[in-house]
Amino acid sequence: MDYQFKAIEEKWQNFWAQNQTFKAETNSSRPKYYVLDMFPYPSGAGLHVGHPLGYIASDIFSRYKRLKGFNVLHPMGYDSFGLPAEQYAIQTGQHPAITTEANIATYRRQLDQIGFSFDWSREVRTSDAGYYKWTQWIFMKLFNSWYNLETDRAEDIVTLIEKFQISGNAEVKAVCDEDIVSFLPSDWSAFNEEEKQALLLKYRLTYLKESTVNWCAGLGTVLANDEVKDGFSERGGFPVEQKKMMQWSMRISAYAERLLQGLDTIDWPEPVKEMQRNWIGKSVGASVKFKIETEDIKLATQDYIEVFTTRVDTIFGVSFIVLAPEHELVSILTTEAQKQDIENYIAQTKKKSELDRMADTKTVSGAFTGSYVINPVNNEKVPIWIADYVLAGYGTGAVMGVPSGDQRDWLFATHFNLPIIQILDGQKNIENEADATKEGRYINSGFIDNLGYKEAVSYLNHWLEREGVGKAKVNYRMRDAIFGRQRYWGEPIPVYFKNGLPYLIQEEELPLVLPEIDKYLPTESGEPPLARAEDWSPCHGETYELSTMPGWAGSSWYWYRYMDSQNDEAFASKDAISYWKDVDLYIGGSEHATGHLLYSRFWNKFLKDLGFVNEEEPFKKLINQGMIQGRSNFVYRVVDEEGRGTNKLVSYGLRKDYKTTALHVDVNIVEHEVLDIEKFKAFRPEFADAEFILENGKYICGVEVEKMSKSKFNVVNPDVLIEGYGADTLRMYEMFLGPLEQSKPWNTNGIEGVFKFLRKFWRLFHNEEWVFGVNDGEPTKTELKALHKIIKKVQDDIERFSFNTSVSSFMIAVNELTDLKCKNRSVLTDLVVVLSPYAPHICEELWELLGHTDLSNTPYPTFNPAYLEENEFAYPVSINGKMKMNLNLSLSLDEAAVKEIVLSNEQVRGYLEGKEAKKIIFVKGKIVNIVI
RNA sequence: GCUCGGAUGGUGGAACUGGUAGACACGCAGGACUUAAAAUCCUGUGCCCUCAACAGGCGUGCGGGUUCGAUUCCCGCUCCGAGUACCA
Repeated sequence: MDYQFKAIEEKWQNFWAQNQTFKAETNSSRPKYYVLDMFPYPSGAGLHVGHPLGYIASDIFSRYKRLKGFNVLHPMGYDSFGLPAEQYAIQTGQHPAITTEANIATYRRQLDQIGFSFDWSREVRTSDAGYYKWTQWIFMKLFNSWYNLETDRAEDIVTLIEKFQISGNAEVKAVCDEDIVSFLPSDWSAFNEEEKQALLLKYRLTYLKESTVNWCAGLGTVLANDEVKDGFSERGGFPVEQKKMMQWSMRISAYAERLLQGLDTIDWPEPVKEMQRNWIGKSVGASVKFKIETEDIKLATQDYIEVFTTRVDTIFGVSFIVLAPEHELVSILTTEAQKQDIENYIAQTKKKSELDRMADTKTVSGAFTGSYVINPVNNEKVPIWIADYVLAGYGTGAVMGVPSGDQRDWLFATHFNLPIIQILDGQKNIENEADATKEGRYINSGFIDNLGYKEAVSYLNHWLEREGVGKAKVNYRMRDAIFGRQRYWGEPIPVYFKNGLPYLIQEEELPLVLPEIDKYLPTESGEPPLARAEDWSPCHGETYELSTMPGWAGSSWYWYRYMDSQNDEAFASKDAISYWKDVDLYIGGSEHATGHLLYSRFWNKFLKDLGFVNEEEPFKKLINQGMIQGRSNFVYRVVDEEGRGTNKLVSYGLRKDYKTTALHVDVNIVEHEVLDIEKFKAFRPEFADAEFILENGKYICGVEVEKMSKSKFNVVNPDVLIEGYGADTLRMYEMFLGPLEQSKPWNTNGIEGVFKFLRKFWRLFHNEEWVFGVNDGEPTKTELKALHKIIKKVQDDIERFSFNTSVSSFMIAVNELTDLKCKNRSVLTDLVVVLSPYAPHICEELWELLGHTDLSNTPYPTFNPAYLEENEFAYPVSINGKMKMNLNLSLSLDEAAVKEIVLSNEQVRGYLEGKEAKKIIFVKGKIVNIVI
């Protein structure tokens, strides 16, 4: 029979499902290998052709590893909490669980028909109570933990309480809130329960804090920094503003250094590591306290301004101090005379949106408070200004202005006529711009005069510390992550409030199930949707936390759940965790670089600190598959003088002769840029009797690369391709498109080539009448050579994730064997195994026809280099590096022999034109190059 | 602005450690089969000169360098894409 892909694919998909072929057993004697895909959010649109790209690659890899004798864990699930289902619920009133369930069914159908080797028995869904029970459980562990800087790990909160009881908090080195007041052990025991709880909250790894958040009114919720892009929400594109709110936060900053260091131990793409490094934003410098001059100002909390600087060596060049307009000391520091100025400036800043403030980096602005500080190193009086180029959220919200060494400070000083003090003899041209050099010796710099950069920094750090006015300090840009959303469709936070303080519910009460509500909107009083739930209260009239967890909660640990997804005693058994350990290969999009991948590393490190898991890093190797962009097609509608559309459409090549507007046309009715006019008329009935101006009898469409989306009519659905060509063709074609990690526009042109290849492969096993038949007997040398070439090539390619090149090589192998009229059983049997990770259905069918079973666990053929050995090689002979001719020579010849043969060769002599060869380069098996 | 990618025929791409640039596929052109079309098969296909062949010249974004030899290494630049953005 001809290649009947539809019947074959259905048959083997059913077979795999019934036999649970890909069910992974924990504790096998075979070595483990864990291949993970970033699990999808099941959107209503279903999969388009870009989504499976990474899944296909990981599936090929998994199937290959299985053939290579590994016990492979390759699971799939759904990140099923999320905004779209809830937005849909708001519009239609349909419960998001129902929408989600329906969407998952679509995803599952689409995934199944591509023939993935997922172990579906381990499927997880983050919105299942059986799953989010453990998300909530991890939250409780975080609540009950603090970060001990002495042991450099998270510990149970009881060890902190012990320290408080023994020695108060003076000796405690912890990552905690900044507004900690020190207390003695006696104070601690005197505190009442609520005072104790309020204090502990400042140390917990998840904590409530009044903080400035990204409030998105359009979505009715706060967003994490990584969910905001250029001042707009990543989902939906609504404007985002800064707002103060009481919010749950995760103390990820405690792990900043470990998150940074860990990057050096994992095999990830450099850009992703770089993004994480930037996000963490480590800077090494010093904090310095500048004492405030307190003549006519009453100071409430402190008498100094603390700044952070990475150039403490420039401290003698300070000619002003700048505070962020939001800095808490601004109102106190402002003198009566300057009050109007400062208030105007703050009002003006507030009017500017975050976006304007970021966009406008050229204009210098600021205002003088009227107050001064004393520079600790030289007792100079320095004016205090405010300016919006200083950010409240970074460092201390205050900087020291050194105009000679920092361009922004230079601009500020020039604009406001403040002194510019040279501090290094190496600084040049500081009348015109700042010079940030570290070269040379210090001048005008008191006790560090004549020192070099390194000595100066170390001297100053010691000096500041000794004087009690500063110290060396490392600062991180990364802020703690906001962990609450004022939305319905997420994990309830397992917390209730008593007298305004948060308490955990009992572990036995988990999961805290999402209650039913009547509408998915905030209440009239502006409370989150959960406030609508009736009778939803733990006891005695207390109320549960009403916000839910953010989208990244469920995905920050899901790879552990796959290890033991049915366990209801633990998120995964000790046994399963110590067997599967970590993810060996993780494939997904780079858009998760600073969100999911950072949070996951954070939770993983936390779980390790508490002894629940074993590895410091969860994902050993990461690969980013490139984005598949859409490739839009256009028709060109002729417009009249007034710009109105006419009923004429002109082909791409002729459009210059007319005034036209481009209209998107469904890419599914265009083939090789030629429009199917009949289908077009059905697609756009208003053009049913339009006039088509053709070129060479065809209507040619224009092309542009854009995002793949419904509105651009450029979505290609894998279902359509599977219908026409089958899953094996789709799998191979997606790989054939180009390197996995490269972004590229989808283009269905060319899929025929892969389909033809599979037919040709099928034909190798069949005669002219499509009757299956192979020959027994010894394979020939050339057959073995073709076979072993592909055995080696595919194994090399897969190990370095170069899937596109293997597809070409398969084509070459099949072309060669076809030319050889190879029907040899042993050669073809091995070939089936080698191809099976890429095209599993057709290979299973042929495997069965060859009389075998259990292809998925057959050993990968062993490569034998002996079959590739050549005794002759067609040496390229070049003259001065330019290739002229090939010369067939035995590979056993040594350099001297080859030179002699080459020089005496008639044709070579012709090229030499009688000239003397100055030098002959000979690389065995590679090249002969004659220099004249 | 800074950081990281990338640029090879009409198209997707290959060339893995400096050694025959353009594999493989699409498209296109021509041919076979057919009443015809589809399917299939065969041949050609980087550009220029040439009727064609032979031979030759040019050719991996641009300019230079290292080397017997550079798509590959180094320096400078252009363009495209991604990330980030007053981070003190």
